[in-house]
Amino acid sequence: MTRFSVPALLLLGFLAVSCGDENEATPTPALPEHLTLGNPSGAAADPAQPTNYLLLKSQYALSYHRDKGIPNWVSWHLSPEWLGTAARQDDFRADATLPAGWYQVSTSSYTGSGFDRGHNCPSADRTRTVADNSATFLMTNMIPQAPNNNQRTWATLESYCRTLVDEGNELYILMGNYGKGGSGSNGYQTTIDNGRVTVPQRIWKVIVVLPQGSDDVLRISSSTRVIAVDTPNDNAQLPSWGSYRTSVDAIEQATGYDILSQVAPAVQATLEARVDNGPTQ
DNA sequence: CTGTGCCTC
DNA sequence: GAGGCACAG
Repeated sequence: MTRFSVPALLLLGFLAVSCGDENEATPTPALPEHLTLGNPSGAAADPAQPTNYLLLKSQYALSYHRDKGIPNWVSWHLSPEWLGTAARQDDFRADATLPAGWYQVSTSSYTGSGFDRGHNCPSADRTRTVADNSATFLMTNMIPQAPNNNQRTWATLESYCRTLVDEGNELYILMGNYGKGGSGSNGYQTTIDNGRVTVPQRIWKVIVVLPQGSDDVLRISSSTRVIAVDTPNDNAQLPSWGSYRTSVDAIEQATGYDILSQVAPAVQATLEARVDNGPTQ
């Protein structure tokens, strides 16, 4: 499975803006906060890897696919510290931090397409400061998402995540997509913006639920709740998110990624084979 | 940037 | 009704 080198890890550690300082004596370099579970595709901040380009922001981390115009996956930590009172900024805009010469998807790239500018890291997960909320509106955090999938199925799952935080948990969340072609409000399309933005076929999420304060990934055990969901990018009236639960193994098989790679192998095997059957609200 | 609409809870 | 997701002009 994909792994990244120790020098790369060190580099990532130094680049991480919001990464809390650990003990300097820690033998293994700490991953950035939002990559605590690992780097599923071995993304690197190297313009020579345009289809798996690592973008580290203080609010979230992602692997960007230049030729699809969307992220492969986005990863972030959701804890009470990230939740505050900042208003939704709604300032959708191009991400100017992409390497020079790359096409920058803009808010108008989606206009009239029949697909929502669907957040990966949700606006409502980043309300600590105005800057944090605004960062979620960068177009590198968006995928063309069928409105009913985004505003119903997905919104409900996102809301449930924040409920889990309100109940005393903190979460590590990974959201991604695969395949090509979905049905928005204008019907089936494989791309929008003159082919510069790919419409994904499936949208998935993996959520690791930990009691607050146990943010050491080593404390993930075989009894840790892991919620894995895989939904079609379809505008039909979908059932609630609970009926789309699947295993991490199934998502790995569909994507080729190595998810939860920072978790101890034996624990990883147990957690990844399980399908969550816990509460859904 | 403002106004509007739909959905879930 | 409040909060969350958007859209159009």
